[in-house]
Amino acid sequence: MPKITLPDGTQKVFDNPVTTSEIASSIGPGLAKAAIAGMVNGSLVDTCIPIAKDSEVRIITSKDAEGIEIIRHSFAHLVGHAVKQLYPDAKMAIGPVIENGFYYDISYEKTFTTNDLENIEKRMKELASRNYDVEVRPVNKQEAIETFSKRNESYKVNIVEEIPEGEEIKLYLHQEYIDMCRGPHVPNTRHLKAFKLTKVSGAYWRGDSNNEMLQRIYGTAWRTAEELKDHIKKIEEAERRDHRKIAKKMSLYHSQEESPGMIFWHSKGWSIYQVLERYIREKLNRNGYLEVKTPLAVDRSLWEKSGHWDKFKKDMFTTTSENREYAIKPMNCPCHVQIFNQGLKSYRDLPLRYAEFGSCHRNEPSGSLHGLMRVRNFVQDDAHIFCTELQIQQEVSNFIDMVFEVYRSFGFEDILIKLSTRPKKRVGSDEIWDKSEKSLIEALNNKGLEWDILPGEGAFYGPKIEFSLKDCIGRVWQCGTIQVDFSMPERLGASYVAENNQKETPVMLHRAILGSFERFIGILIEHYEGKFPTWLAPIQVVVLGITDRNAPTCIEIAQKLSSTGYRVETDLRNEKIGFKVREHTLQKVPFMLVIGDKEQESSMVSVRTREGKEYQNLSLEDFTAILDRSIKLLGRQQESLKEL
RNA sequence: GCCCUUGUAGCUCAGCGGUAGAGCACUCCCUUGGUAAGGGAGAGGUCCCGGGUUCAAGUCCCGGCGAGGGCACCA
Repeated sequence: MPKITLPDGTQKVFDNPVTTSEIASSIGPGLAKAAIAGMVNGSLVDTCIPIAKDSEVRIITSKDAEGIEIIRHSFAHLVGHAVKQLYPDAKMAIGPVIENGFYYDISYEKTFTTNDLENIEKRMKELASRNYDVEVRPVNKQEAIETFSKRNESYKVNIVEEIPEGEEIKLYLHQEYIDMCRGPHVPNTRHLKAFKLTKVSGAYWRGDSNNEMLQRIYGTAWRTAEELKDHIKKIEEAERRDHRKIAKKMSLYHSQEESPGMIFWHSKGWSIYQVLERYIREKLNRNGYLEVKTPLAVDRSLWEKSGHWDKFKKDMFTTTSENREYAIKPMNCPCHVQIFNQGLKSYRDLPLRYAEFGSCHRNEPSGSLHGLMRVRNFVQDDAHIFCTELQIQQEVSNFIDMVFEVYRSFGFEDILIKLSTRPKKRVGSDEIWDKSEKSLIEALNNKGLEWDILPGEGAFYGPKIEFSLKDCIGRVWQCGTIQVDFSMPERLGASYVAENNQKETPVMLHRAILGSFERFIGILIEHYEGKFPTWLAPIQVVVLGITDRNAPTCIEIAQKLSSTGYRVETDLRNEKIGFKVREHTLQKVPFMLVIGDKEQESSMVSVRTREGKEYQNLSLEDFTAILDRSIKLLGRQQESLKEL
C-alpha cells in the first residue's frame, strides 16, 4: 500500500506497488506520455520500476535537466542499435552523456567515414520513428557476462567483470540490441527525435594512451528541433569567431611549417601585443613589482635542482655548446630564484616581487597545438612573489584584486574561481601541501568569493587558484593563476634572514593574470570577433580620400593624428569611397574619416564608425576628443559615438 | 605522441591517371566617383617534400613534414 507524495504535496495511495509510469497516468494522459523517468526519494529510476514503499516521487520529463540527460544517454544506445544493424562485427565500448550530447566508443576494423556517419544517423532516425518500447531487464553478473559473451561484446564483458559481485546490473533491450547501463533510460524511442551526429574521431579505450584506440561517434541531442537548431547556430557563431580565420583576414600573425607552434607576429598583431604589455607593465609597476629579464638558455644542472629535468625533460627544448647541455627555459621561476639569491636578503626586503615578460618554450605534443591557444613559444605576464608564510594571504588577496581589475578592463565581468589541490606526481611533503592548500583556502574565504575545488589538479610543486573568464558567447577560458610553492625556493637554496637572525626559506608565489599573451590575444580576437576596442585596435583611424584632390589634406590629417600617438593609416587609392568604406569596415577599423572637397574647404572631418554610423562636420579637435574618450574606456562596453 | 581528415596561384577553393582552373587580391589602363564591391587588360603555380606503380602521376600506393577535428598531455 505505497503512499506516494508528489512535489506539490499531494499524496496518492495505491493498493499495490506502483510504477512511475502508472503514477503519471493517474495524474493525466499528457504527463503519462511525457514521463521519461521517476525521481524516487532522490534517485532516478526507470518509469517501469515498481515502487513498493511510501515514497516521494517527481515525474521527470524532457523539461527537467535530468530528463534531457536521460534522453542524451538513450541516444547513445540508439547509436548502438543502428551501428550493430549496419556493422554487426562492431564492438560497443562505452556511450556516455557529455555537454550538449553524447558519444559512443566503438571498436571496428574499418574506419567510419562521414558517409557511414550519415548512414548511421539515417538508421537511428528510422529506428526512433518506430516508437518502440525500451525494456529494462535486471540481471546478475553471470547472466550479463553470458549475454555479452554470446554477442561477442568483449568490451562490455570487460566492464561487467569489474562490477562488484552482487551489485545490480541492468540490461536495456532496444528490440534485438542489448546494452548495459545504470540507467534510467527513456521508456520509448518517441522521446528520441532532435539530434545530429557531429563527428567521428579516435579515442583511447578507458582514456589511457597505452590502450588501443577506438572510434568515437559524437552526437548532439536536444528536447526540440528548435533547440537543436539554436545549438547548431551557436557552433556556427563560434566558428565565425575562430581567431585563426579572423587573424588571417586581419593579417595579425601567421605560423609556418618550419616552426610549428610558434608565432610570426605581423605588425598589426604585434601592435595589440604591445598595448597589452604596456598595460600590464603599468599595473605591475603600480603594485610594487620589479621587472627583471633572465636568460633563455640555462644549464641543465639548474633544471635538475629545480626538479624540472626529472619531470619534464622530454617537454623541454635543449641545446648544447662545448660539452654542456642547456635547456631553453620552459618557465621563468628558477631564474627568478637566482636573482633573489644574489646578495643577502632580510625579512625587511619581503615581499619581493619579480616580474618578467620572458619568452618560454615548451615542446608541446604536436597534436595539442592550436592556433594561438596552445603554442610552443609564449610569453606570460609572469611574476614570482617571495614572501613569508604570514604574508601569503595578503599577497593572494592583493593579487585577486588585480585580476578582477584587469579582466574588467577587457569587458570580462563573469569570473570563475577554482582551487586545484595536490596531484599524484608531486614534490614536497604532505605537511607542506597541507599548509599551502590551507593558506589559499583562507585567502579565498576572507575575500568572500565563491569558488570550486579541483582535486588533484595542482602543479607538481604546489596548489593553485585558477581564474577563468566567460567571453561574450559564454565560453569559459582559464587565464589567471596564483600558485603557492614551498618547494622550489628550498631546492634552489633561497633564504632570508628573519627577525630572530635565523636563516629562513621564503615561500614563492607563482602568478599570472592574462596567462600567455599569445593565448590571451587569441581569446580577445574571439571575444571581440576582431572588432577590437579603440584602445587595442591595431589601426584606430583610417583617413579616406574621396578623390585625388583630397590626398594632401588626408596626409596632413593623418600626420597630425599619428604625431599625437594615434595609430593611423590613409587610403588614397584610386577607388570609390564605397569600396574603401567596405574594406576598412571588414578590417574592423573603429573610425574612418572621410575627406572630400567639402571637408577640405571647411577644415572639418566626416566620421564613419565600423558599426556604420555617420557623423558629419566635426572639427579634428572634436574628433580627437571622441577618440580619447573611446580609448580611455579600454575594453569596456563601447557606447555610441554621440555618447562619447 | 595516437586515430581520422587534409596540403593545387598571395587568399578561398574546383580539378582526382592523359598539355594546370575559377573568384578575390596583385600590376597596368580607363574612370575622379560622397559612406559596404565602377570597367577593361595582364602577370602569377617544383600542384608540401621524398620514394614507388604506370607509356603517362596534383590525381593511385608507401614514407616524411605541416594543418584541421578528436583522444592523450598541459610545469
